[in-house]
Amino acid sequence: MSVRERKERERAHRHQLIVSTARELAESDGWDAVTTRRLADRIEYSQPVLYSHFRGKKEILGAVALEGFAELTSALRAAASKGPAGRSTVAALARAYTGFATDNPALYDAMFSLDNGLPFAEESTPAPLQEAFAVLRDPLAEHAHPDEPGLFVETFWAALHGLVTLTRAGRLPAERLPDRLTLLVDRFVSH
Amino acid sequence: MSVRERKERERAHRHQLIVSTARELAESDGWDAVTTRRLADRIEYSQPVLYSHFRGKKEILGAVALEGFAELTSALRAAASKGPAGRSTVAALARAYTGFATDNPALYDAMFSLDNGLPFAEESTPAPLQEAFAVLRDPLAEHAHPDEPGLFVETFWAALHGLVTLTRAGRLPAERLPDRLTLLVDRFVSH
DNA sequence: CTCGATTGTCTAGCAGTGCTAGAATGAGCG
DNA sequence: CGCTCATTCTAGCACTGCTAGACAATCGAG
Repeated sequence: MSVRERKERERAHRHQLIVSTARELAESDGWDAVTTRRLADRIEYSQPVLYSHFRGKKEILGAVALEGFAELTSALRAAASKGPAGRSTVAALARAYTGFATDNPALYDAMFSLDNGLPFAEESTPAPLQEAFAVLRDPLAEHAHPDEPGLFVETFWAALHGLVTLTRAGRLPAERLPDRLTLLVDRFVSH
Repeated sequence: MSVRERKERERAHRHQLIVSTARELAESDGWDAVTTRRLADRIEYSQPVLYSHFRGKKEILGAVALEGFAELTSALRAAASKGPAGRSTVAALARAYTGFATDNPALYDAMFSLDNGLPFAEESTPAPLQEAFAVLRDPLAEHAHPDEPGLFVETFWAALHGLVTLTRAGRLPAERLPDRLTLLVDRFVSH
């Protein structure tokens, strides 16, 4: 039965090719440019092939987003592991988060701004998602009011997300983003 | 020349009808449902009429957004004028802001989440926009580091915006939004 | 009061979108 | 070799934003 295994392998490979191509296309030309036709063209198959791998465009978006959560997790982990939990680590986390967003704008959109169909804040939330949140939570928890670490992290995260989206949309001048980050960390970290 | 005046009046009336109808349609069925055909249908004209009033869909979005900024301004003003500048006023402002967003989700999207073509943070930014920001700024400024009130308000605003968008997208459970608001105000207002 | 010109509005159409039914193709097995 | 069946493609649907050109209504001049 080796032929079936080979087919499955090829199929998995093509699955990944679709996700990667969608991501590249989005990162270079924006998500509006990621149409089923263009995507099919790039992978050198016809549109219906996409639908044999994914229910529709939204599910492709979700697959790309999932990749993003894994990468965000490792980016945050790298920032958090540098030093002891404290002000500098929180600042490093904040910088890592916004850095990730500005380095991968389309990826960030797939994760947080567009409708990717992934369940959040539920028991069925995929592992990479919960992990990313945990990496942000743990170093921050000690600065929170003892019984509400979740609330604290959520609010801090929301502030970061707001800064990211408003900056990228041109609503806030980008030059002073580092200063806003410093201000935010100062407000959230002191006792 | 009364006939021309009448025509201009009718034209202005129809202009407003388009904006109002787009807003209603968006608020009831979401912005995706606001297509040129459906919109034309509702106002009982054909699509090309829309393009004699607006360059395209984006400009209609911008007109709706402008209405929103005026309304947000008066909502914030009402909240700020209730008491003396202080913690309670800041909290009231925050509640007014998120309340406005949850009461008018589609309107809020037109203002801050979708591409409405309006210039932000420039000299050409429309007055209603600058005004809305000013109403948020003034009661907050005294809690800021003396030389950076702008930075302070921008960061606070970004946090509010982040909470609003993540909550509405289902990324954060809505029940505890008031608690997150309290936490945020506490962090930004003390000394 | 009629006739040309100027508005204004509409019909019909373009190129693009996400998605799918059914035809054509190809590879594996007896 | 020929049959079967899964895979892939062609062609098409209903929709999108937007626009050219036909048409009708209104106006000012004679």
